[in-house]
Amino acid sequence: MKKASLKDIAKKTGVSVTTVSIVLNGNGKERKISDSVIAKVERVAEKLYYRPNQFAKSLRTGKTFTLGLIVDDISNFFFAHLSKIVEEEADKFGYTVMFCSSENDEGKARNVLKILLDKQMDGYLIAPTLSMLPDVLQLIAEKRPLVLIDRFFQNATASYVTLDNYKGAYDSVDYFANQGYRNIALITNETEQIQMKERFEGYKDALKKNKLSFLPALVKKVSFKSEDEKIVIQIEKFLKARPDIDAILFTSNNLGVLGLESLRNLGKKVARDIGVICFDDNDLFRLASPGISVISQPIKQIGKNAIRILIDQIENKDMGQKHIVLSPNLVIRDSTPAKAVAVSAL
Amino acid sequence: MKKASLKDIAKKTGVSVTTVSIVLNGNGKERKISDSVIAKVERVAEKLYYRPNQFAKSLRTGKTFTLGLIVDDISNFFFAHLSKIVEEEADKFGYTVMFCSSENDEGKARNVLKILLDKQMDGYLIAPTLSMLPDVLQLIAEKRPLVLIDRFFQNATASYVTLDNYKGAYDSVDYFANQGYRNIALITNETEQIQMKERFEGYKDALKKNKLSFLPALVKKVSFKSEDEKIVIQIEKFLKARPDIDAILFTSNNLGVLGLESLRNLGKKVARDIGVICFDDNDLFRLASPGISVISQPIKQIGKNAIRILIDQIENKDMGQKHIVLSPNLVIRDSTPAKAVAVSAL
DNA sequence: CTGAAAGCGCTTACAG
DNA sequence: CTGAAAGCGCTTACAG
Repeated sequence: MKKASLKDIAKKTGVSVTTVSIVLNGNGKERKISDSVIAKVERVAEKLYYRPNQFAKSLRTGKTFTLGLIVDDISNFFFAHLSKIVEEEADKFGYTVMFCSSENDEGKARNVLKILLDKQMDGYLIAPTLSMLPDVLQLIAEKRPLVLIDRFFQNATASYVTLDNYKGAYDSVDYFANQGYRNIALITNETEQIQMKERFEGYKDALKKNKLSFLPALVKKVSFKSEDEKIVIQIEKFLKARPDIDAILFTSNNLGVLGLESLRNLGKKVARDIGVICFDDNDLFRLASPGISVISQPIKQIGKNAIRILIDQIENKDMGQKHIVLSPNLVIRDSTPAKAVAVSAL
Repeated sequence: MKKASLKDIAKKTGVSVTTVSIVLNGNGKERKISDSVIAKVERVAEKLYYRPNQFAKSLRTGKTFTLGLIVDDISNFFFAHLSKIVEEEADKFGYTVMFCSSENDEGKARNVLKILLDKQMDGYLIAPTLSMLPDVLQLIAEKRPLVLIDRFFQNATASYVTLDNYKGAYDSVDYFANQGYRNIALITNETEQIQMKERFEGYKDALKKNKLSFLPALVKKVSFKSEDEKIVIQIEKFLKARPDIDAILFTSNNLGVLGLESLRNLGKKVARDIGVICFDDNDLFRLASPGISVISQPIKQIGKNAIRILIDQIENKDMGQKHIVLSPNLVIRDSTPAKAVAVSAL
């Protein structure tokens, strides 16, 4: 039982392929095809389980109704949830989405983009690695529908949807300072990605505002490439070298999870020995005891906005640059208690 | 700058489209095209940034080099990680994969499969919901490459890769019993899915082996459809009704996470007040204190095996049924300490 | 060693 | 109200 084609239906109904095509695309009324023909074509199409061949359709029309999404790692909590929202939102407009992981790896990222390009996505949603700048510029030059998410390039004129990363870090450090913490460390990734730079700036500015001095020795930059076990060890070493650290801001979910492992290995108790705030919420942070305070991202808003802008580009040719910067939400749990004031002279 | 086609290259090089096609598919040598022509065609193709149009190719050949993966929920820890492995493995064979979530919803599941069918995947990897049985039977009838994962249908002759779910549950309950637990509860989903039924059987048989009686009142079945908050409340009610429960086996990751929330709300401390084992590992269980003992699935093995079998079906037409049942791994952490023996008569 | 031609399944301007 | 025909970009049996 081969798949039925327009030709099959045409033969069975005695009308032309043209007419069948018009009817099945719902343009029968408009093109004044007689009701009897419309009815007959529809009946036969149903009986033959007709489903249009998408390749033929795409080859002819150039449209695929498929969006490409490139993230660092689909198994990461933040991106996994974002992907789900994106899928849901895209579906509302009749689009499906292809997910790809760049693994923060130059080769992989460009390869994955090439594949999507070959499959001719109608639009692209990308959390770009730094190495993708040339590709992103090319996409823009070719006027392809594109929205960057989670981060952007300052010298690329693309629409994007991101968190106010500066504010997220600033608020966290400010909160730490108000709670009485004095030696606030930053554990971040060794990357020039814009969102990490902004978090770094927010960290520094909040220190300054609270009259705490910025010490490079309290900042640990971990390489993206390292394996998880190595990162845990790196963080342990860092913390051992500076036992005066009384609070840590982790700039990513993954770093936070590994950092908790380091703290456990060192026998340091969160809250009692050290304050912790982490970027991005997850189950662990929510349910750990003590619960971990986090800067949570409005994942739903990010996904919804990104899809809306992208669809607007695709369907309404609205290529105007849109920059959406969403507010982070500092969720206070148990990992950031007020510090007892040190009473020096009793 | 339009995309270059074979025709463009043919025109520029002065040879026929046929020859260009042969050369660019790497069959030049074999078809004895002269070296000079091969060189010229390749040079021009590169200069024009030639990339073949996949629709035209697929329309002609019927192949897409794309696999469809349908899971419950891509943002779930187990499936997110499985998806990543699947993507990696598929890539080794030159295939990309389209991910879809069924949301354990009848309508969504069938809709998503229809979309994949329309896009003509070369093969299907499915964690099927019960409602998908007819669709799965249809896929089999049409002899489409298909591997079921995580669960299967007893009356569908499909290849599958799953965990030995019976053993996972059996080992857990047996371990509980050996540690001195006596009132072991099962918290599971209200579903007839085979993997849940097997876990239920393993639970019952291990009770019997340890001469503990099976009490329906110690089993809580939660509806798939419930929202997370409602599940938390349901579990709380269940635990309050049976304060004698001293251990719980959760049959899924999600249930376990919500169950921990219920326990926390009730003020029950894991390990001290109640033993806990959960199906599927995740960051929370690994890093919580106390750490949660789990039955971990060999995610890598599942993904690798599934892809291997699927590719074998696609490329070697090996449609023989393969059933791979992988061994679970009981990882003991701190949530299952030995119970002090009650000394009744001192 | 190379090419003309058919055809995959669809859409669409054009004609009547 | 309906249809013949071109064409999207490719592959492939066939011919020479």
